[in-house]
Amino acid sequence: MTATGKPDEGLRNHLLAALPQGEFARIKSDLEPVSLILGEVLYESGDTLTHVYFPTTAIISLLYIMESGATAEIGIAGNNGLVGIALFMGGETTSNRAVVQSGGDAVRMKGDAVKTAFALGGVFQNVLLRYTQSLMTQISQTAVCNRLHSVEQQLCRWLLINHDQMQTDKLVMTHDLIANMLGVRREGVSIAAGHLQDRGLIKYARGTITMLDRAGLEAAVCECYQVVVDEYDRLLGEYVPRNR
Amino acid sequence: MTATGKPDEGLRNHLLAALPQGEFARIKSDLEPVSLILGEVLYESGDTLTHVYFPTTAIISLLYIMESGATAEIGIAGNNGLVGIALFMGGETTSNRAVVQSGGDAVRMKGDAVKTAFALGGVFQNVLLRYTQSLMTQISQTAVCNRLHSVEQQLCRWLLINHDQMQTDKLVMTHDLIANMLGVRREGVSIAAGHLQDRGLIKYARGTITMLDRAGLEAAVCECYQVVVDEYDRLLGEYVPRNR
DNA sequence: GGATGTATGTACGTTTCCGCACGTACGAAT
DNA sequence: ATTCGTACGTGCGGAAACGTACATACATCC
Repeated sequence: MTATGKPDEGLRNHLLAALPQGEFARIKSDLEPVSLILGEVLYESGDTLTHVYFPTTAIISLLYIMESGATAEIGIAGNNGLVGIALFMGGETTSNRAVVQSGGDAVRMKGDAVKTAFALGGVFQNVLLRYTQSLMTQISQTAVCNRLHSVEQQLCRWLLINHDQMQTDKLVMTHDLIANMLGVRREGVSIAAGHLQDRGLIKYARGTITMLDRAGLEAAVCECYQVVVDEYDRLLGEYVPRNR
Repeated sequence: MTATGKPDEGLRNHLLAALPQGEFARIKSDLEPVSLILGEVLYESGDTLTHVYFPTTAIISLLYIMESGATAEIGIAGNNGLVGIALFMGGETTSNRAVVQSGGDAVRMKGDAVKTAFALGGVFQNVLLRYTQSLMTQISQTAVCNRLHSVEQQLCRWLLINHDQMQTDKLVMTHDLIANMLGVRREGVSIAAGHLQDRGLIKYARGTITMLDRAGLEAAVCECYQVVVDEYDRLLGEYVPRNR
């Protein structure tokens, strides 16, 4: 992670952009722009958190790691989210690993500053809590989707959720990594991705996946995707631009 | 639901009991004891919440309902929890169904009163937020467990989590209802329960399940159970009595 | 240009769970 | 006592995904 100098970089994060001028001005000096590189671990399960991260172009994945070493993604945060909920929820530490899934920029804010600003109430507190609730929906939906839907449907959901955070249609990601996120075998991802490619929805080659037909993906996905998007819009739509 | 007259009934809920005297005195008049009967729906997905419920002897299940009608439990709240997080998180409505899984008592608190007390900060806000975080762990673990573990392990987990909220070893619950909670077939539950019975861990007959060997169940369960218990204790252990 | 590492394709047997169907057995009500 | 509803047992075929193993193909580095 390296510091970047851009001022107001934070405004590219939808949650920060939602703050009234006065509130943003109050915390502005606490925001530190950083660049995050692919694969970087922001914090490990059990770590005491030092910062809350507001991604701007980066995408962060929240992974759960089993004792066996198996992993499963429970949530994802891009420019419409944040990472480090435990800081203002009171737990200080987390039981997840936060890993950079797509390199890019973010701004971060020291834990003490977050707690101070949170305690003032206002829109800042409101937005953080609403985002937390939307994350709970995302996690719940992951639980349900894991139980009831096929790998192919889940792959669609995962691709769409990621695409929503991306500025491009090209995703740098191997089948193996996706398998770790979804908690399935690499082969299962390859087969499912092959089907989607046969149908012309995506195209992929050696570590990059290109979205070709977003509408087609939306038609192939299970209900879980839309539920999460709608709930985010319901909770935060008055503050942030709606998802595509 | 019927009103019950007991004063201080609320103190039998661990979260309320955690409040300092002053804070409890402030909200005491807002607490309304109620009796909840098995199967009662406290709120449906999409409903605007009117109250937060603090169970004392009742157990509430948070169910997710798919478009297909399939259900899956994402969380459970007994005397160490509460139901109605969306009220203080800002969402007002929820995407779950809250249904009474084990009849008993609770106290409830009007939404406005909850919001007022929450806005004051203090231990009340802290406890509610920490509980929310522990619920997120519970939901995450459910997601992971759904993905990676067998029905039998999940049944063990479900039985232990419930047992922790119960005052007795006898659980009134059919295999069919458990199947709805776990999001699996009834037959799958019957077979798994049969195995546990063969091993002398439980005994069941026509709608009641008796825990015979709790230590044995703990030995048979996957890691997911203990993770949830430990995280609850870590987050709230300074406030409430530890789980057994 | 050859070697090496990584990404993806393919295949096979096995396990787990599903959907469906039907049988059995308990318990309460008439 | 019979009936009937509900709870649980069991069996069968099939789908999905798993574990494992190995083949192929691109990409980069000497």
